[in-house]
Amino acid sequence: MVTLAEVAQHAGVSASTVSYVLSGKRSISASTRRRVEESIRVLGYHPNAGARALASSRSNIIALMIPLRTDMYVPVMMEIAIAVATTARTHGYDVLLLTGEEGPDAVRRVTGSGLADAMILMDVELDDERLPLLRATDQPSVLIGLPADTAGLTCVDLDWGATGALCLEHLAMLGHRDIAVIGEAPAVYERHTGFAERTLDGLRSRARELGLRALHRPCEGGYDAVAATLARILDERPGTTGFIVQNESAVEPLLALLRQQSRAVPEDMSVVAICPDQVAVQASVRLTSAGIPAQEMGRRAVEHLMAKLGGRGTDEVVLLPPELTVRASSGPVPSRS
Amino acid sequence: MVTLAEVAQHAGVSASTVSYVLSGKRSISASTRRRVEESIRVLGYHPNAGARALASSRSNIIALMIPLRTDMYVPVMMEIAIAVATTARTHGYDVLLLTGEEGPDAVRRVTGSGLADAMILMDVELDDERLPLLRATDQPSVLIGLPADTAGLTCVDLDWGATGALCLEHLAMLGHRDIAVIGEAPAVYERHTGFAERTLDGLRSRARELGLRALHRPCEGGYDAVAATLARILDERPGTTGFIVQNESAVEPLLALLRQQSRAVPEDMSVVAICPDQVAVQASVRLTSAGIPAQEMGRRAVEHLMAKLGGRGTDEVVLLPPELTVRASSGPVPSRS
DNA sequence: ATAGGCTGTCGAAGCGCTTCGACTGTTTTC
DNA sequence: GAAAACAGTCGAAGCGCTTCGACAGCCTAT
Repeated sequence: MVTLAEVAQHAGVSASTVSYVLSGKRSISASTRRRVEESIRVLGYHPNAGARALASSRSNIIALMIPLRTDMYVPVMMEIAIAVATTARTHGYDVLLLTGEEGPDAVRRVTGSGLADAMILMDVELDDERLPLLRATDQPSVLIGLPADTAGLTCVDLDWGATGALCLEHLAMLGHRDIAVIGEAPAVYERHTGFAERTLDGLRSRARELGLRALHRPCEGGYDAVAATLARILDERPGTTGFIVQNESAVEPLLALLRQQSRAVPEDMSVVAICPDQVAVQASVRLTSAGIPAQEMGRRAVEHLMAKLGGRGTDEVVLLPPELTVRASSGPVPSRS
Repeated sequence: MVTLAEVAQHAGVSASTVSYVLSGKRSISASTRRRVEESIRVLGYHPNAGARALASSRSNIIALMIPLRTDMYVPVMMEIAIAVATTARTHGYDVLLLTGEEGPDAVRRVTGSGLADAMILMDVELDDERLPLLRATDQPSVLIGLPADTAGLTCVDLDWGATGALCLEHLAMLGHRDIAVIGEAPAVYERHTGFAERTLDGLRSRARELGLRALHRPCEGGYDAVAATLARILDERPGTTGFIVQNESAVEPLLALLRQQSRAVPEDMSVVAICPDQVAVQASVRLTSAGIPAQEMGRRAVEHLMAKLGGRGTDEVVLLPPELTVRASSGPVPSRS
C-alpha cells in the first residue's frame, strides 16, 4: 500500500503538505498542488480509511438501519436505501448497512466505536426503543418515519395523514359516499409503525368533514386474503363504490376479483392506491394513486444529516406533501339505475 | 469516549493485557480476565474502529455492491442483502453498501483505502469490467452471479441452467409438447447478466433432448406488455399449453389474461414460474414454481468470504441446485377433444 | 538441583493520517 | 518605512489500538 509519506517524498514535499492538498484546509501554491496531485496519480495513492478515521475522529461513514421484516413493501425500502447510498456518495460518505436485528445494541455499537459519523433509521415505530439512545448521544441522526414524540429528533417522512385525506377527497369529489379502505396487514398496525395509522387518521377525519363513510379493514397480501376481505366489505356495506388500497400486494388481487365479479373499474367501482408510481402503471388497470416518494425520502434524509454534520442542522420534522396522479382506475360514481 | 488505556487503568493492568483479553490471542488468567471484563462493562467501553483498523490493518467490514437498476426483481436483491448483513454480523463483520453507480472505481477505492477487508459483488455480468480488478488485488471477494470466465474467482449462484431444465421437465412429464417461455425484459438479455441466458440454455437443451418445442419471448413487466407477448405467442404457436415465466412482474398479468380468455389454469394451460416462493403462494393461482434461494445465496457468499479471510478459502463455483414446488398452476395436458 | 518450557503480563514501537504551532517570505496598511 | 497581516510550508505530536519481544515466576523432566 502506498502511504502519504511516500507520496510526499515522491513530490518532494512534507507529509503535512500532501495532507493539506487532499483536505484543502490550508492554502497551497498551485505549483505544489499540481506536483502532489501528479504524484498521487502516478503512485496510485488511496488514503487509508482507518488512519484517517483515527486521526480525524471522523469516519466518513453513515449507518443506515433497515428493517428485517419482509411484510413491509420491500421495493420501497430498497429504493430508499439506494437513494441514501448514492446521495451519501455525492457528499463523500459511504453507507454502513445495519439490519434491525441487533436492535438498540447496534446504535450503541456504532456510536461507541466511531464506526459511523451519523445514522439514519428506517421503519421507526411510534414508541421506538432506539430513540432514547439517539437522544442521549450527540451523534447526528435522521429518522425516516415518524415516532410519537419527535422532540429533539429530525424526521423525514411522507405526510401520510395528508395522503389518506387526499385519496379520500379525490373519491369524494367524484361523488363516492361509501368508501372502503383496504389496509396493511394486521401485524403492521399492531407494531405501531405509525404510517398506517396516520394514513387512516387523515382519511377518517376528512371523511367526517365531508360527511361520508369510510370502512377500514386490515388485509394481508395475496389473493385469498383479499378475497375474504372484499367479501366482508361488500357484505357489510353493499353500497361501497370506492376503494382506497394501502397494501400493494392487495392491489392486483383486488382488481382481479372485481373483474371476476363483473364490477368494472372505474365504471362501477373506483380504486385509488397508495403505492409507488411504478406499481400503479404496471397494474392491470392503470391506477389512480398517491405515490410514495422513496428516493426523495432517502435523499432528504441524507441532506439533513449532512447539514447536521456541518453544524448547520436543526431538529425538525419534514413531511413531504403527497401527490395524487389520476389514472384509469377512478371515475364518477355510477348513476343509480 | 472511553479508551483502552482507561480500561487498563481501571482494571489495574496494562493496555496490552486488555487488548489480549479482547482478542483472546494470548492466554490470560481467569481472575485478570474477569477484572478487565468488569471494567469494560462498568466504563461502557467500545473499541475504536478506526484505531483498530489502523493497528491491525483489518476493518472487519465487508463491502457489498448491489445493482442500481430496478428492472431486476428487487425483493430478491433485498433479501440477499439482508442475509449478507445478518450473516456477516454473526462473524463479527459489518457491511458497507456500495451501489453499482461508481462501477469499477468503487472496487479501487475500497481495496485501496482498506475500508473493507473483502467484497461481495451482485449482479455480475458475463464480462464484467470489475473482474480484472478483482483478480489483480489480493482482497478476497465472492460474486453472486456467474461471469463467463470464472478462473480465479469464487462465485455463488443458483444453477439457472438446471432451473430452466427442471421447469421444462416438469411440463414435459405432464405431457406438454409446446411450451412458451416468458422471459425477462429485453434489457436484461442485452446486458448479458448471465442468469437469464443460462436459464434459457438449460431449458432449450433439455427441450431438444426431450424432443419438444420451446418458444422464448423476452417480456417487460406489466399488463400491457404481457398482453402483447401472449397474443404473439398464441398466434405463432396456437398449440401452446405450457408456460414458463421468468419475469415476476409478468406472472399476475399472465394469469389475469388467461382467465379473461377463458383458458383455465391448470386445466387448459399450465404455468410454471421461476420466482421466490412468497410470490408463488400469493398469486391468484398458487403457482408451481422453481424457487430463488436468496437467503441461501447471501449466506453462502458470506461463509465463503469468511473462509477466505481465515485462509481456508478456495476459488470455487457454487451452484445451488434448484427446487421445484408443485402447486396448483400445473397439470396434465388437456386431452384433445 | 538445574536446564528448559510454559503462563501470564508488561513496555514500547509502530500503523498512516490530521492538525497545531512555528517559521519564512511577501504583501498590505497607515 | 515599520508594523501587521497573510500565504505557503514544515516538523512533531498525537489519535487508540495491536503486536512483538522480554521477562518474571512456576512447573516439569532429567
